[in-house]
Amino acid sequence: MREKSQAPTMKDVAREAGVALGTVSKVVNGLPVGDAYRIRVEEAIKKLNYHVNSYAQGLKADRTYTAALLIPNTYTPFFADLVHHINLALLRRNYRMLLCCTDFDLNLEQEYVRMARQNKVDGIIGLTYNPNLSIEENTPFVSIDRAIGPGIPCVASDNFAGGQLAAEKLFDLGCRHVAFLRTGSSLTNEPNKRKAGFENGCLARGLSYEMKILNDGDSYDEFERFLREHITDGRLLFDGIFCVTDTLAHTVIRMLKGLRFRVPKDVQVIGFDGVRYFDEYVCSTIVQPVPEIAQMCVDLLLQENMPAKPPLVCLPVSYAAGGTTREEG
Amino acid sequence: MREKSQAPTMKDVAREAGVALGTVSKVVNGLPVGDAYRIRVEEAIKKLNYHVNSYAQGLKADRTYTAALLIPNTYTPFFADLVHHINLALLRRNYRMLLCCTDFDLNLEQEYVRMARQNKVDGIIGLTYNPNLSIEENTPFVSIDRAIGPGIPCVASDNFAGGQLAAEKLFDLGCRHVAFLRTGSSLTNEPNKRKAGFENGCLARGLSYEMKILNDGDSYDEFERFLREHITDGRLLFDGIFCVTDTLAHTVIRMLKGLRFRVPKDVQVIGFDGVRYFDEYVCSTIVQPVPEIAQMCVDLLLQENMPAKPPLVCLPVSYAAGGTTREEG
DNA sequence: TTGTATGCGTTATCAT
DNA sequence: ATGATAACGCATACAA
Repeated sequence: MREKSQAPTMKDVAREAGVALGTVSKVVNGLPVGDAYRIRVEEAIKKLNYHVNSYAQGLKADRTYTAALLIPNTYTPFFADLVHHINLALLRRNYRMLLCCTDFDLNLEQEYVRMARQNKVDGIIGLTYNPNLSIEENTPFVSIDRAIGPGIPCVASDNFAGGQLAAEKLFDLGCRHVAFLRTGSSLTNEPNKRKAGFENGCLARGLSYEMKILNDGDSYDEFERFLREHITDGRLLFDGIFCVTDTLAHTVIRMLKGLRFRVPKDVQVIGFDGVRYFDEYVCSTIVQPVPEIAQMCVDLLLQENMPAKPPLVCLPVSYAAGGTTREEG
Repeated sequence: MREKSQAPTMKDVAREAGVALGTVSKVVNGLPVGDAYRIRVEEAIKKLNYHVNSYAQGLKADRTYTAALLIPNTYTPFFADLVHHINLALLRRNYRMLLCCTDFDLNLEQEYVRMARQNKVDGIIGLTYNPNLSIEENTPFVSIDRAIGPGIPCVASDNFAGGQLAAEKLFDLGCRHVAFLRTGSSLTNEPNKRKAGFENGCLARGLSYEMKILNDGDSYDEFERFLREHITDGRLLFDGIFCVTDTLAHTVIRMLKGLRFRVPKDVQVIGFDGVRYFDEYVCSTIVQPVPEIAQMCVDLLLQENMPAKPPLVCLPVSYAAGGTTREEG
């Protein structure tokens, strides 16, 4: 591979089998060929250990059977799950995956879009944060969690319903005064709807709530201050807390324990994402349907003649108890 | 990209700029060209939004600037870290990464090797389990954690030294009778040296130890039985346990708590890998140098004229306290 | 049914 | 320094 191409080509196979080039091509592509010829060709292929050069194929067909996945990293559990399931979904369609970790670098995101196009991938699936990401016409693109522009479908969990579900669960579990804590990108994206859904769910049940929303630069200490401000006579005013992500929930639970409150006895906590460590949920949580998101992204990307791609697809979330709420039994 | 190639080619650029094809190629590749021409070509490229077709490039150069990574999955933390750092290391050399998740499927591993070769990647980095994995000549391959064969370098942590380090730490932390617990592939691979290193470290210090090694099919319950067998008068005979991975350590710690032993007060536990959740180590552990492993794999893979590739490279591990040992202070 | 010839987009070797 | 042309490996329209 490194040196002057010593890999056998169709020409070599043809010579070995004593047939014409086109015949070999047909055998390789499963087109009808006389049995006698076919066998000789197949033997020659085995003997020479021939493999088609998919770059020549791609050059010819203008199709590469490769898709690029743009994602911040692979070690955040939610991202890792996405990578895995998108990889599997692509594999089911006989597609290969070019992985592009962006590390939340906006320029790198753009650079990868350029690279991906230059590398002639058949399409791109991206979970990106660059508000000005420029995607050229006729580059099939499916976005995760963020509406990017007209003609580019966005796939996400039903974040609004997830927020509602969190409110419903906390209410049903007996909470009467709850809090919503949020941090993360202030960019307009789907996960932001968790807040709206939660408010909606609280209002529908007459469940009183307060919110603490951090801005981009703020320290997590702000949350601890917020909690301290809501302690009266050693008691926390909240009996339930909904955190915008499991990661935040994890941090908040530590804070609560540091303040000598017991979870879930004194205060119940629900997170969002469905992060699992060692096969267990790290907290009670709203679970994102990652396998379904992955499958939907791939289907939308590779859909051949879909006249009108849906601009936004929201997939149903579910609730999972994870030890930070007081379920029966 | 889907339809009859409407992307501009060098020919289009040449026509637009009123120069010859070869001149455009030179501009694109940074070869010397008269300034007047260069500017006209650059403007034409901008205007047409031209991108080189790297498949045509690959066809010509027999080089694709793409490497394949074979790994069981992306959600196991150690693998996720590897994927991320290998991706970054490849990027630094301007290489793209084709990710291939094998799910521990031996046939799939072999299939991916074939696909990778067919896809004309410049090389493969693989963490594989197929003992008979067949890698064709002149396919650059670097293996992680397992010696595959002559001419194929293997990169791993210094697992032996890691085992020694675990013994040393337990001893220094006051342990006087310890246990080693192991499960996982019975395949000959580098991580198996953890056991030998640990024994060596214990013997060197006169630290008495016992071992419990599970076979491939055995249930984790065997470990619990082993622990129960070593309880006398309600006291555990071990004051230190070294687990072959952090995942196993996590399970064992749960067992110990279930048996009403306190970690680290009654018994200290050290794992292996350096798995972090929410930025914290899940237990005291021997940390694998993942960024260095990643960099080494890439360096070895892309090393141009390395006459003798080293058969085995072991990189230094380190110890990190993670709350399951009794450090000072 | 099988063989031949052309072109995909690029690079490199030539003349000019 | 620049322009024409062949070749990379494959698929396919067309001729045999």
